[in-house]
Amino acid sequence: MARTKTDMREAVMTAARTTVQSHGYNALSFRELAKEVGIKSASVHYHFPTKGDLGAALARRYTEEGAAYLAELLATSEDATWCMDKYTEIFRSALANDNRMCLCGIMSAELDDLPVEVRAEVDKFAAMNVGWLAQVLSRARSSVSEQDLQEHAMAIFSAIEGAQLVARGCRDIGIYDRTIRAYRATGLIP
Amino acid sequence: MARTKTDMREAVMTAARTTVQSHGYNALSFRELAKEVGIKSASVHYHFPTKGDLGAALARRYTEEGAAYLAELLATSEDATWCMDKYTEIFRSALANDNRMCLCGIMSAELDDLPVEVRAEVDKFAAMNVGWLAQVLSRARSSVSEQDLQEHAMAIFSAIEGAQLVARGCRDIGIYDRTIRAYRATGLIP
DNA sequence: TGCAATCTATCTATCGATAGACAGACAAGG
DNA sequence: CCTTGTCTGTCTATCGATAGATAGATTGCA
Repeated sequence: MARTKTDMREAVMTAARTTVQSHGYNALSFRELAKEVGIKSASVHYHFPTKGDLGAALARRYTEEGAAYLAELLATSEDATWCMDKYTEIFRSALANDNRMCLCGIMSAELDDLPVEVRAEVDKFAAMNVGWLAQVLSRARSSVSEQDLQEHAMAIFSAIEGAQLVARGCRDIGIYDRTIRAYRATGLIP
Repeated sequence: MARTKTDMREAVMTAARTTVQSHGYNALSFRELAKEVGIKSASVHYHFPTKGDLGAALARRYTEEGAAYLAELLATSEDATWCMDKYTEIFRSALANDNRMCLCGIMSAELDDLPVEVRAEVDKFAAMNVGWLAQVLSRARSSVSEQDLQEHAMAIFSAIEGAQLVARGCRDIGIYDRTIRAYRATGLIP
């Protein structure tokens, strides 16, 4: 066996993730995916019985990796502005990388076509991000209420997702950069 | 003939618009569409030869109607805050109406699968919105440069699209309301 | 009669999913 | 050392559904 089961699962997920970030969940095809990793579509079904299984695994992994990276940021610096810089950079790099989108952002747009198990993972991604942002904000604004903190965090998350969506739509990463700058200028982002 | 050619075109476009706002461009099917308006799919092709034609017509109409409504707002009141209230209300009503999205917002997420003629219309929608927002802003902030105005307008547009996307993903219109409130609190929205 | 609109019927392509065969790895028993 | 049986991963082949699109017949109003 050239590759272990785990290797194959990883290869499939990596290819799938790229496809979803570029074309969405609906564009994800077992046949195309199989071709990319060099096996047949039936074999993909062996690793991920249904498309919903694959989508949910994808989103779960995406959230886990994101959470790990964000935790690292929090542990590295106490500076809220630095953390936010790094955060906006994550979404920027998706655009810079072949005009891709946040996996869960693009999935949110396809919400009604998603199997329930995928939806659940999309929800968790949003909650994870908002939770992290609230932690960062609490360092910069210690006096506000917990509710205001949550709302502000949600506003930042939404604004950044929107900046990515619109910039992607215009195929112009400069729009993302200028929009983030405007968010900073108003104080939405510390 | 129960309906004129124009009537039929309108009926198809209305049904198509609802479908796209709920499920995206990819989910738009000539057969389903035909069933909804009571004709056969071949007849839909008579009115809109290709799917790209239909998509482009949809986006163009969407932009035209939006522009007309926004022009009316500008003519009705000089108050920037009132105009912005009405503006955010547009995006809110899409969510309130069966968790739908802005037609061009959801299409932006599907960008890579769109025929070029549809993309062009999506671009025009963004430009139209940013132009209007810049006009409103210029009433409230007369001293800033034209470039700052454009960037601020783009930031507002992006932030609102994002709020809609995220709230839709969470199936919770309350998230939209709280996020808009937070945008106001920071001064992003006048 | 002639044109406009819709129809029936069909094509090719692709989708997710499944059944069943097969090859190689590996452990157990002789 | 060799054989036997089991398990794993991939394969071929195919299913039913659906997609966009087209050709050509048909209907009905002016």
